[in-house]
Amino acid sequence: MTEALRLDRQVCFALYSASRAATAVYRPLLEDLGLTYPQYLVMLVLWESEPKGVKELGEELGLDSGTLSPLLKRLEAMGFVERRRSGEDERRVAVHLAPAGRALSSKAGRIPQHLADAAGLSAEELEQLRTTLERLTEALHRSH
Amino acid sequence: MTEALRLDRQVCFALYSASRAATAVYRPLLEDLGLTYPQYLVMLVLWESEPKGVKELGEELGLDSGTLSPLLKRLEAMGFVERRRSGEDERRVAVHLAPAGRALSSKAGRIPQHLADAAGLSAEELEQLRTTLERLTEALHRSH
DNA sequence: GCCGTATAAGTTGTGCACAATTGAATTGTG
DNA sequence: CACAATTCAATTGTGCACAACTTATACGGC
Repeated sequence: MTEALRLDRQVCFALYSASRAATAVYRPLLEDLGLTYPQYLVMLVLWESEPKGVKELGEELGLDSGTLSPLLKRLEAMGFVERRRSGEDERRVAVHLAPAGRALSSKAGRIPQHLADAAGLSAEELEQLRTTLERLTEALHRSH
Repeated sequence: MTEALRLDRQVCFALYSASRAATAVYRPLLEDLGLTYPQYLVMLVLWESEPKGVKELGEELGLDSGTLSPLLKRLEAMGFVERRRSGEDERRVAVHLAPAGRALSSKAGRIPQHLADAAGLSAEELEQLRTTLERLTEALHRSH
């Protein structure tokens, strides 16, 4: 077969594998909080600043309402967020932190360090990896 | 909030975003072949060497039978592979390339180059990214 | 003020991921 | 040989991703 198609040479597969391996490391930690990884991402955004509309959440995470609407419904059912129709624009839904959701933030503090420890890379390598990935993501988005 | 939790600093999110951006670039190309990205990965493995058992496919891709069984059933329904119960060990299912699946390989040849072009990184940077990601994946798997 | 267009969120349907379980076939050990 | 433990694939159930569509609200031009 064509050399280009060899699986072990593909950056794409390396990304896919690394991403799944990283969420697999997070999974048991997040299970303690009662969150999945995408739910955790939403909470991260809200811990930085809230309330946020579904659209703004989607822009920051690269997810659409098809993914976010049911996810937010689950977060609300678990008591971590509240969704309120905006008064001034009835189309918008503002996602607020509920008290239990706010409280979760302190329990989550140690999670990123855990990945850094498990990564087997130096802090500089991790930092360089992150910036390279961000440049890559940017370029891939621009390409279509 | 804790600085460590800032979304924009997290390698994990960078991985997750980059992986989804990469498959998004592949998606329209693979659509021409009638494949999804995970289906394409299975075909890549089979183009290298076939037949393969479900278990071997799973080990190479890091997927379990819960993911692969229905995926292979769809590949078979599309005429790209054939699944045959092994005679000598009735538990095993050998996945063979069907003629249409073999033929697909030539149409797939240009796909990896397309990602490389869209990546906005030099060949050396891509190569270094790939090896860093592989080391990372290895370390993450070892960590639990 | 009306109406076409745009926008926000939700819904539906398909296909992964992954945990947990099941069922059938094989292997190891007494 | 018997039978417990193991292995392999499939199944079930949950939760993303993402495309396509729907519904409701807002806005802009006339």
